Amino acid sequence: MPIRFYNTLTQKVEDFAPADGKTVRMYVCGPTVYNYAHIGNLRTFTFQDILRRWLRARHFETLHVMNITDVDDKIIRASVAGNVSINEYTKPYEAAFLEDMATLRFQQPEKIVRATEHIGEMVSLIQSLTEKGMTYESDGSIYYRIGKFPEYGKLSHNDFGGMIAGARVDVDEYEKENARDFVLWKQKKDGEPSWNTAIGDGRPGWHIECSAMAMKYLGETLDIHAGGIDLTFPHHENEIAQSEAVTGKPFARFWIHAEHLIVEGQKMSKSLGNYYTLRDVMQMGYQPEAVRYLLASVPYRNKLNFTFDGLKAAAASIERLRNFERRLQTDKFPDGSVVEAEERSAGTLRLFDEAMDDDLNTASALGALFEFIRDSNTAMDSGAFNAGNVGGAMAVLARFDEVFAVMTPTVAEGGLADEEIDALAAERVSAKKARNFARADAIRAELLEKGIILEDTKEGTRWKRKA
RNA sequence: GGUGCGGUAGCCAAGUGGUAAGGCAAGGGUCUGCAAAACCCUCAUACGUCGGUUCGACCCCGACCCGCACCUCCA
Repeated sequence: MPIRFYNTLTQKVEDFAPADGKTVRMYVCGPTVYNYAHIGNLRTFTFQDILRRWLRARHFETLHVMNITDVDDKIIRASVAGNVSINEYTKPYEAAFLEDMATLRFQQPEKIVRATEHIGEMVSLIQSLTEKGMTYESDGSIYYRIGKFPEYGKLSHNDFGGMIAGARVDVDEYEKENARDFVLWKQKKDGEPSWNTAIGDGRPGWHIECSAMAMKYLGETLDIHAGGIDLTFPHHENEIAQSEAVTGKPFARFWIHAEHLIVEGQKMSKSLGNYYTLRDVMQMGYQPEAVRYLLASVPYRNKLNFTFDGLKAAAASIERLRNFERRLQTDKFPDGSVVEAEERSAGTLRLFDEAMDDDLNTASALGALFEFIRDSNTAMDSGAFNAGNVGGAMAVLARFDEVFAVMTPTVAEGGLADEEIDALAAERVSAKKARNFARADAIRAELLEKGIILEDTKEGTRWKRKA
C-alpha cells in the first residue's frame, strides 16, 4: 500500500507519491518570530517533522522548505514600541525557535528561508500579477483582485460567489473593490521599515511571502504544502490565488493541515493562563521527549488535548519503551532463535508501517508497538525468546524511533556523567554484598534525587535516567 | 448563518457491518535484604440520544443533543 494523506483540497485521503517519483518538494509555513513558540505551534511543527521523517523512512528524498516570517504587523508594532529594528527584534526569537526545534529533535528542513531576504522575489511576483490584471492600487498599496480568480475558495471550500458578484463592498478603512481582496504590498508608513522597490516604497503583505519563496525553491507546483489548520483560510487560499493566477498550474498537489491543540479542554490563551512555551514546560521538570511523544501520539487531524496528566502518561510510556530496550540489551538469552519471535518482529514492523502509511496514524502505530512489547516480554519470561531474536526486536524499536525519536534520554545540563553513575552504582553493589544496606539505600536515594533510577536484575544492577 | 471536525472505559486514544487495539491510572501477582525498579495478569454486554436499513451496526442512513474550529491576525 502506498502512503496516503488527507488532502484538504479534495477532502479525501489520497495515495501520495512525489511528482518525480523520488524527491518530495514540500513547503511548510514556519513561525512568525515575534515571540517564543507555544506548545500549540509546536504541535504543528511536530506534525511536520513526523511527516518529513516518515517520507524519508519510506525512502523518498525531501526538499523541505520552511519559512520564517520576520516582518509583519505584530513584529513592526513590537519593534517600534521597543525602539529597535525589526531585525534586532526578531533575531532572538528566531534563535529561540531553532533551539526549540533542536530540543524537540526536529530534523532540519533542507532550507529555512526568511521573508526579509526575499523581497525581490515578492516584488517580481506582484509585478507578474499586475501584468495579468490581477491587482489594483489603492491609497498607494497594491491589492489582489479576487474577483478575477474564479477558483477562489476552492481550498477552504467556501463559496464567496455572492460577494464576488456583488458590487463594491467597502468595509475597510482602505478602498477595496471586494471585502476579501487582500493586500500584496503595503505603502510605507512613517517610522516603519520599508523597502524601496520598483513597485514603490513599502513592505510586502503576509501572503505573498510564501508564494514567492515556495516557488523560488520548489518550482511552480509543490508536492506538499503543510501548515496549521487555521492557515487554510485565508493564508493558503490566498497563496493559491497568487501563485496559480501567474503560473496557470496547480500550486500544490497536496495540502495537509494539522489540527489545533487545546489545553485542559480549553482553547489556549494568555488570559486563561494556560499558554505554555516549551521552556515553561521544561522548567516544570518535564523532559522534551515527553512533550514530543505527547504531541506526536495523537494523529495530526485530531484536536489534541494537552494536559499535564497526559504529559506524565507520555513520560511513563517512554519509560516502558526504554525498559524494553534495556532488557534487550542487558538480559542474557539462550542461544538460537525462536521462529514465533521473529515472526512477531516482522509482523509488528508491517503493522507499524501500515499505520503510518495510513495518513500518519501514529496512535495505531503505537498500539502495534506496545502489543509487541508486551508479547515479547511474556515470551522472554517463558524462555520463548532467544539471543537470535534480539536483532529483530531492536529493528522494531529502531523503526519506531526513526520517526518518534524519543528513545534517547535528554541529559540535563550539570547532571551526572555516565561514569559517575557507574561508579556510584558499583559502590552500592559492594555495599550490598557487605550487607551494608544503609549505605546501599543512601546511594540509591542520592541517585534518585538526580533523576537516576537503579534496577537490580538477575544479571546485576543497571540504571536509567528518568523520563 | 456558512464551512469543517468531533462525542468510544477514570484520563488519552485506535478501530471494523458480525459483537471493542494500545498507553496511563487502578487492583492483584512474580521477583527482591526490605524496597525501588522491572515484568505478568485483571480492568467497556459497550462506543452522545432517538429512530431507520440489515440476519446482524459502535461502524451505513435520518433526526436531535453536546463540544470545538474557521469564516478577521492566529500553528
